[in-house]
Amino acid sequence: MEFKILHTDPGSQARAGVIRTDHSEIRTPVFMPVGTAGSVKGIHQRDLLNDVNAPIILGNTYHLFLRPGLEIMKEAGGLHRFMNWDRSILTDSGGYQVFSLAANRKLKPEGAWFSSHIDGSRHLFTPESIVDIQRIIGADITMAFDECTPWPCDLKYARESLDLTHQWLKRGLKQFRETEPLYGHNQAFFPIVQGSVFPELRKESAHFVAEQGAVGNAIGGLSVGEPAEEMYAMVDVVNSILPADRPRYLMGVGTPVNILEAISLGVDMFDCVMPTRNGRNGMLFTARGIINIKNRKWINDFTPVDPDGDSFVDRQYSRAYLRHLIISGEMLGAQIASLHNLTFYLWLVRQAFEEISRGTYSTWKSKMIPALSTRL
RNA sequence: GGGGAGAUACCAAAGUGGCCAACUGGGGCAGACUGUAAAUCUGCUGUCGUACGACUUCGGAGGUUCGAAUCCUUCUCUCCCCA
Repeated sequence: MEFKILHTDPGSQARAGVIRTDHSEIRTPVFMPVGTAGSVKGIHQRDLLNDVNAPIILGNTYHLFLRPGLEIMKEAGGLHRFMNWDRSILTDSGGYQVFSLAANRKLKPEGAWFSSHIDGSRHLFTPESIVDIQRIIGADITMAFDECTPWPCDLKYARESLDLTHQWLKRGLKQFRETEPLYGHNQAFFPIVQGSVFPELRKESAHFVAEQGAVGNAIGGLSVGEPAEEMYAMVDVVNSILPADRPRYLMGVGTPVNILEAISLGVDMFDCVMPTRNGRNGMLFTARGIINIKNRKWINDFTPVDPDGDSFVDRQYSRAYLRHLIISGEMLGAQIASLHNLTFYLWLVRQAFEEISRGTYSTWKSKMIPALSTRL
């Protein structure tokens, strides 16, 4: 994996760059659609390629490990071939499941014991096994196994959790260096900064992570319920320490506004379930604001879903029709909303790339933010 | 013509003397959702009021009772079975 910064914004820490993996060229800032179980929910690969035009998507180690399992993944020749996706893939390590499935796991120094949410079976994930699994999945970018701390979280818990995450990082990195890719393309390994909302812990973690010399670095444990201002403050602290010549990935973020703010703070990569999940639940993100398509006021609005949108569904269907589909539980509604939202998110980061390249990012951002948060 | 069952809020459907402004679904209205156990979850849904509460409700009318959606009388309507 290579990363090159092409432009920096004079008014902020924003950068426009390009990541090259063996599968694709990824202009940054980038938004990576989440495809947890080997599928970006509701979006087939052709639309992902054409309308969304995503250069990279996510998969999830925990979910793919449980189903279809490693034997099938190996037999398929890795996730790219399994799902017929020729562009890049990043796999999350399962660190988020340490947080979201907290009731089903037990943390130990050696790793995390999990009860499968599918059949209750017990599994031990270690920093080493998570590397091995991601070798089998074959993602272009693999992630360290961490603990995503909950919020709120007291200092003592955050301190101990951070130490665990750092120990796991060293072990994961060692395993990564001692193993090889299985399918002929290169793989990268990103460490993850933790430290909850404590600036001192975040600084310490950022230094620790920076010392590992990875080709890219991630910031985790944010957007778990804390106020946005605290998240920005943490990102700012961390980015002042993480190497500027490596991509920075803010995990799990976020709203369109969160993304533009974090780009200003020097973040290059994002992922979030919001465009797909909220889309399925009737929320549409547009350049003019947020639409809750389930609201009665759209019942007879026969204008296009999003007249400014890049996706074919934006002009193909009316708001009234989309509302009808979502209200009726028709799966086409979820598909249209997801495709619209993802296309919008990718448009947003591509536009950010253009504005940074032109040196106009900050003015563009201040113009966009009020519009993006408007409730239509 | 004879026999039987039933009428409860937008719909369906509990409730058979006080804990009932009335269970529960659905529908409707609104909200939530941030490295996906989510095509999920939450709230409200007689009227007025922020709320305490007040007022009007369980087919119609009348009655019994301290008290009725619940018991009695009667009327209206619906459904089923036999002719």
